[in-house]
Amino acid sequence: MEHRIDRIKKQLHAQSYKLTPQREATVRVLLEREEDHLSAEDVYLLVKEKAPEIGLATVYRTLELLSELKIVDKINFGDGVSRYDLRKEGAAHFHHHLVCMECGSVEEIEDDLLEDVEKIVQSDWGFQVKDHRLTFHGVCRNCQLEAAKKTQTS
Amino acid sequence: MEHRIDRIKKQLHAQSYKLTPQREATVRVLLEREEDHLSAEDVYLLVKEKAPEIGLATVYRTLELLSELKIVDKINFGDGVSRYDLRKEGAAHFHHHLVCMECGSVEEIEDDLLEDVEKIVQSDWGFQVKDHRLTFHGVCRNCQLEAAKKTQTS
DNA sequence: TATTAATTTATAATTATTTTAAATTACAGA
DNA sequence: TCTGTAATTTAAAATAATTATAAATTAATA
Repeated sequence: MEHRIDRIKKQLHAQSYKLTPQREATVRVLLEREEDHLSAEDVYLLVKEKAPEIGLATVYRTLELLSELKIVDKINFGDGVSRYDLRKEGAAHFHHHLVCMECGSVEEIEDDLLEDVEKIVQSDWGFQVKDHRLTFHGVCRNCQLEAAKKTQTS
Repeated sequence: MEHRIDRIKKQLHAQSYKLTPQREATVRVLLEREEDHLSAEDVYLLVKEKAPEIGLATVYRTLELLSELKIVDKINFGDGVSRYDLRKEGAAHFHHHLVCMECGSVEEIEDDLLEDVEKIVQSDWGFQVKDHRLTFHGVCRNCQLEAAKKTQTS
């Protein structure tokens, strides 16, 4: 954890940004909740526990900055809210998501899966791919089991 | 065109929704600008040319409704605006997008491309895929050519 | 430790979208 | 063709998400 904070500190300094306590607290929240997909508001509420004086606007600015530095990825699952997702260290590409239409859960897929597709896009469309966003909407394992149970009992 | 309007009318009636002039005007705009990725505001301005009395809220409601009926797909490219994209007739899945980070242009890909990936997601993650959203961010052919020109002259 | 550019705060403004209640209207059925 | 009714629109206000502003503060270099 401290190691990653340190690296982020260096990334900030490299572009003459400062690591303020507010920014550090925000990064810590993101590291602690790496599995989640927090909205700015979510992050704000969690950061407040560490740094009660922080303002929501600061959280927004920090998340925007971390986004520029490719430390977090901003994503939107179709509700009107942006969510912020920490990029895995050393990951070249953004990971994928499985959004359950029944229960709303979000699962992450680290595997690339798109290598072949990107090659086709490059060669057939002449489009130079820099990043991607891939989200599957469907029914997660749990909800499938639930549905199966209901069918049996009824 | 009239044929598609008729089909949409039937889809509405099947769920006891009405085809009001406002809805028809909205659908016509979407059909005429099928290649584009219009925001609600964009649609509103275009619909106003056909039906000047229409309100923005009505456009939002209509787009929401068409979304539910799977006539349009709602998508978000990362600016804070939802965009509405007419589903091709008979298309099982939502098409993909190539968003140019230089000029902001958006190109569409009709080809499925994800069949294999979806099979893997189903078998390895037990996730039942119903739909997807795939967007590539990168540099379009034009902007690559522009960049190449600049390198030559300088 | 002094300087200065970067940052935060607090507040207000903006933008996107949704809600509400009253007035209107599409359309199934007489 | 007319009518009743549920669905819809309008107009306006409310809400939610995000961004901008100016004054006060502060991190980090020299």
